[in-house]
Amino acid sequence: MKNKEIAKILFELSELYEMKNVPFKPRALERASETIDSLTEDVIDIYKEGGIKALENIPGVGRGIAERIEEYLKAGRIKEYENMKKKFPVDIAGLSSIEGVGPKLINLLYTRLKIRTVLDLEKAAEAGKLKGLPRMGAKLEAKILKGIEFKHEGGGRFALGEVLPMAREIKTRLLKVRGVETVEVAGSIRRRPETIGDLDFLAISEHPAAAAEFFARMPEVSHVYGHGETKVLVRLKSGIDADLIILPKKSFGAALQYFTGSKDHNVEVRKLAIKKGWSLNEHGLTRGKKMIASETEKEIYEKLGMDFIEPEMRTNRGEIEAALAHNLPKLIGYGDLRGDLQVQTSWTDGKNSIEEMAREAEKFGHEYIAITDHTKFLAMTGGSDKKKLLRQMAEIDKIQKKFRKLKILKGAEVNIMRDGSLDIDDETLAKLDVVGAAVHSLFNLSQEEQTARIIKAMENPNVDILFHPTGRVINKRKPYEVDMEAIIKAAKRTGTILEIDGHPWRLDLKDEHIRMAREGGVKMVIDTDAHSVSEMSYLEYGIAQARRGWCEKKDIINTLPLKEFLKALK
DNA sequence: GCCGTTTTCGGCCCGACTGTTTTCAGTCG
Repeated sequence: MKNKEIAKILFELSELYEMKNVPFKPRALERASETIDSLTEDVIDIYKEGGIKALENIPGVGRGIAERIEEYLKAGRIKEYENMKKKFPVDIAGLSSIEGVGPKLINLLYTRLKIRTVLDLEKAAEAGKLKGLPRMGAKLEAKILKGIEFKHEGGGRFALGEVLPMAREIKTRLLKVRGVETVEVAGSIRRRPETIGDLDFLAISEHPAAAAEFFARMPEVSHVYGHGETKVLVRLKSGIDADLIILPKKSFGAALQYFTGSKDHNVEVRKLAIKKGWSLNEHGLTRGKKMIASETEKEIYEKLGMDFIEPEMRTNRGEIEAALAHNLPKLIGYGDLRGDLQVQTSWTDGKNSIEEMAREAEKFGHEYIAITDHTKFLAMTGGSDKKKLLRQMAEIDKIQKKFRKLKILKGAEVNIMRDGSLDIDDETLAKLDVVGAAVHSLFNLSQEEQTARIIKAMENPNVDILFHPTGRVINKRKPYEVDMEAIIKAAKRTGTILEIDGHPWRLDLKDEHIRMAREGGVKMVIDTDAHSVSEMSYLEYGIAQARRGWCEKKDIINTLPLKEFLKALK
């Protein structure tokens, strides 16, 4: 799949033209880059099937960009890009991923200080060299250092959504190798945390050597650290490390338990074994030389007096006590949702039309989908004003006629202004089925002011849902200062639903806040924040997040049938 | 460079914030 490579080149081209103050062209390139990045179909296949004409059918791709893509697919490079990079050999994508660093600054940094990489930039900032540049002061220098630090804090960790599809793909291929009976992706990924450090594959096989050989020679491997009979350690080209461990069937459960963790959880479980005079390790639960349980995780937990603990709960935050007392919550299931409630379309910054999003929702078996495009404050997305919203409502009525089962709900993602008012009037909001409100500006207000502003919006009788309540973007932007306890109380008092945004870069609310909300008797929804059909699969990450927050089906109102769901809103 | 219910050329990219300045450039959503 070349999509990501092409998207990156188009993005860098866009930045290069931006540096030269070329008008309009950068935005066109950027837009094409985003579209190709989010495409589900492989650009190679599109080109093979329909040639350059088919490429031009991709939204945002016209003659010019289609020709560039063709050149890349045929020759493996784009001349224009190569030439520009020769004159400007800089890691543009890396540098611009730092908050506060854009094309103009990248240009300045290279021309004045020969800075090419994030590392160069870090050194220069630490040495205080940036301050001397035009329009640069101590504060900006500090901001850049903080931006780099925050990027590092991710510490080479990958977002769950980046890694899980790849892990599943490798699993599928491993399962086809001769002798392989079972494969599980263990390690932290099985607990579905927000970010992943590395991957652990466990396999049962009659021919361990064949599986090991296959794993070490996968095309995505960039380096083999170690390659033994039953254990292979590699680094993948994407930068993540991956292990394969091949086991006999009889100890698979014990290994799965051991490698799933978390460490804290396992320490507590092992203590329980020790208390009984037993011992637990990756090979099994034993009393002296006698094996008590090892083939399945369930047996191991049962022998220790516990109910089975779902992987998402294994963090040693009360789940062991609850399992011993047999009162673990019955977690919401991955198939329990009946609708998606935050979806953007081509009416604003989404990539697909209302009808396309609705068709995709149908494929997922949803009963309803809410169209929640941005409103006017977000001018760059083409956010709707009252008139545009009314037009969209009429359009939804028209499109609805094409769907028999799926209900398309009229909604919006309205902006919370500084004073807590909204950027769409109440009379118009009252006409919508679902109103989500969200903060998109003034991220650094004091906690007091930020919280007050949000609560004011929640008090609006038309606001059904508070979208992405903390505003964080994983590895990129910290949450804004907000008193979550106060928000939860306000949600309870005003009947406002809190969102669990399943977008892999947001996952907002966080697990601990979800637990707080649940304990506070506040209802939540899980949705995708999808900006394209391919992103509608993100529901899974939202559900994982809810499960890590101990949610049951009853805590999440979009598990309800349409009528009851609507009743649960304000 | 893209696009078309203002349609094949002429619009598109707005508004707010920050940090630097003394009127504004750069970045972000």
